[in-house]
Amino acid sequence: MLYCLMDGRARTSTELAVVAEVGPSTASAHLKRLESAHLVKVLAQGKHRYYSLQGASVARVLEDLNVLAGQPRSQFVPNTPKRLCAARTCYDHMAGTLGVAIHDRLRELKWLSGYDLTPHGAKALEDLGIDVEGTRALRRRFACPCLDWSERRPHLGGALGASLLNLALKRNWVSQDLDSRALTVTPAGRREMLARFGDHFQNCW
Amino acid sequence: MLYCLMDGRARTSTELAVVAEVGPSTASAHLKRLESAHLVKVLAQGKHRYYSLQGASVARVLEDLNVLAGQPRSQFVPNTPKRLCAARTCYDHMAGTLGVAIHDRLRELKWLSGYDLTPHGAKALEDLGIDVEGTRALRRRFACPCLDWSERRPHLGGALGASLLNLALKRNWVSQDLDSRALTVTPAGRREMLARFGDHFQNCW
DNA sequence: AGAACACTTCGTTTAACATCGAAGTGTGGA
DNA sequence: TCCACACTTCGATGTTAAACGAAGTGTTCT
Repeated sequence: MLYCLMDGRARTSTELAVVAEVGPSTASAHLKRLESAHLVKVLAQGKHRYYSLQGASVARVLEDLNVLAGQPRSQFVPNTPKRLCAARTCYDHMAGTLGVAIHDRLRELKWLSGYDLTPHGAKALEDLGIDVEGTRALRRRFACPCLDWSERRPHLGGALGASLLNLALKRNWVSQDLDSRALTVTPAGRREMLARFGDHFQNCW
Repeated sequence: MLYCLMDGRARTSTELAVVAEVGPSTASAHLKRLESAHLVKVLAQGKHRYYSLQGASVARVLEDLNVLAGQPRSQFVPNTPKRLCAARTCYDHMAGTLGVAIHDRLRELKWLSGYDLTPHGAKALEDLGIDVEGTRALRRRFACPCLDWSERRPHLGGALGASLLNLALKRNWVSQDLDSRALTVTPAGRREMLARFGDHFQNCW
């Protein structure tokens, strides 16, 4: 489990159970122990609990132990984190640098105030092709902050967040990876989002 | 056991059993495992087997683990090794830098050839106050090389080595520690040995 | 040759631990 | 309001491993 987390990505206990080839309850008990030993930290996020390594000192010990064991397969840290930190799905909406940037930009543009759309924002999103009234009619929270485990800041969740992801997928701004929660921003998506949301997005791809 | 060995000193399995508060057989089994995992190395020396850490990488992992455990009690390495490496007893004779220096100097002075005294050497030692004939009469090996675990080179063992230690103690050239095998070279010992054996001994105190 | 010593190996017991399934908690979505 | 889901806690079970004592090996001193 610990070596799996060496790539910097946070994982749920269920994912780590699969990795370790044990039952969910066994993984839970083990992770609890790792947490009390300050080897991992946990971030509660809705019904998911994301586990990640507790600091660089843990990673260094793991590296050193690996060397000691005669397994010089280093290059752990620079594994997959970059793509996942840049853009990924969180349930049914966008997270990562991209998700946080959208969240912040919507507020800067005064499209979003608190966690509801302004009349101006509603109009703008309708123009983009989002069925705002239909989204509002869904029996789920319309919009809410969702804490991002890589950015440590909120991105946009709820029904509106889901609609935005659907839009981005429909317009081919982003494409979903088959093997992970990573999102790839397409060239068209780069162009469109830069034009519509400004240059805050340079760091997202 | 491993943290005990962090001071750089080699220890026997019996000593490590006391440290770990387990029986000799338990310690032996454990050390065998540590050895097969390349965490410790062993140096057979007569009926003693000296265990020590296998290289600096092991020490580094132990240091890091210690930090991780929230025990910032570092300063392991610079604990006692200097005094013990300089001069100590090995069974009943002198070892360490001092022991090796004496061994080498006796050969340079042609007092010792192979592992027997030359007529010249026998006379010189008699003049120093050693009963060479009496030593030779003891039912034990007269002189032999004894591998030094800190110097990795032989020092002088056997009955002659024991007689030399007795002489050094009687003349108050060295004094024995009560709590370890360390030997302290006295000011008088420094003066006498420099005068008699030359300046090869500068590093011994 | 024999005794003392350091250490290891073997075989047995006992305690600990990992693991699992079932039940419980809390959150989100229909 | 109910269900689905992710996850945790609890209790029972089976396997593992640590520890010891007794016996064996090899070395040193008498």
